[in-house]
Amino acid sequence: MTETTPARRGGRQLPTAQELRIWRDFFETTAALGSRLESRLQGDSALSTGDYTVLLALSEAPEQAMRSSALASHIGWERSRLSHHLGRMERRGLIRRQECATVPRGAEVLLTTTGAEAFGKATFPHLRAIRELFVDALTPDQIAAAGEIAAALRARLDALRED
Amino acid sequence: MTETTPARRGGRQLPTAQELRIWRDFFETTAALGSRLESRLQGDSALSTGDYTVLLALSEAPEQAMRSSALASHIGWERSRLSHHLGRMERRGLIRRQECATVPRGAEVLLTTTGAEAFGKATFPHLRAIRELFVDALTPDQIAAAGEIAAALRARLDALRED
DNA sequence: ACCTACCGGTTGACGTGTCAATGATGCTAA
DNA sequence: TTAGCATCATTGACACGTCAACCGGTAGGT
Repeated sequence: MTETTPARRGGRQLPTAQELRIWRDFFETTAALGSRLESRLQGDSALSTGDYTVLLALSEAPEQAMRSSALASHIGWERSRLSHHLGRMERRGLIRRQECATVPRGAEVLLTTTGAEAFGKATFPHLRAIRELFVDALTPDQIAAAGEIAAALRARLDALRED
Repeated sequence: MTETTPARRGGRQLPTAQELRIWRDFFETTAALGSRLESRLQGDSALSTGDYTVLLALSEAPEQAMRSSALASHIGWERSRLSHHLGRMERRGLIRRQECATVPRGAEVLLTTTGAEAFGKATFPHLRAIRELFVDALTPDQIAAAGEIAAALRARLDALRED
């Protein structure tokens, strides 16, 4: 592990004003970008990014179906969150739930034709929005840098995981 | 306006698989970082980042007070959001609201001693967490790159503003 | 004076997220 | 066998955000 010690650079414990400013810019901008994409998706397709995430996973699953638990870990959600979200999606007819034949107490989540159709209509505009708001905003070097930054931050989060 | 045309690089409208992968990494990681900071703050001080934002603004205001509307635009929140949040903070004794003497229909938001104290206790651990999870995770070059990426994304968001 | 239009702020409805508690079911060890 | 115990999923309570409607007051135009 080539891990940077927390006490490097003279043992300062707090960020400098400059570092803090960059952090705030970075954080607020990525958050704003996320909500802009969210509202674009909402406007184009009446789906939330949560809906989209679920529908994407189901679309790619064999039989367009998945066990609830597998779905949760596939998209990295807590089961409780998924359960609430599936309830809302089921009310809107985007998915269906049924008892799982193989696993006791297991619930199978099925993509309905309504859901598949909604997902199909949403995909192209959503990808185009990602291109317009992210890819086209950055130079190729910056995109690569973004990838490296994400990897470094992720490594740090994993290293300091608090379970 | 030195604006990149959306149709550059051969007029592709959709991101490549590579670009999309980076986007997802980038987005999910920054989101995860945000929620980690949120839960650290919550654990250290029983404040949410929303609470912290409001308390920070009030702490820095003359008289530790601000008109609701000015506060909203200072921290970039919608007024409705602020109103709901102030209601919750008032219930917990972190702030007080009173009629504004100068502006008719204006509401003055005041920092209580409870609020000031909570903010004081929260600040150091919060800044330390930002350092641990963001600053220390990146090289100085990467921090600079993060700043440039944020600026570029922000410029794009502003250029395509949809009001 | 009156009608309208805006302005500052609040409210209600609803989607979303977390946490902790609850059912329901199978596995395992005394 | 039965007393735990883990697993799969749901539920309820609550915090947070957005949207649209609302309310009370001031300002302009006729």
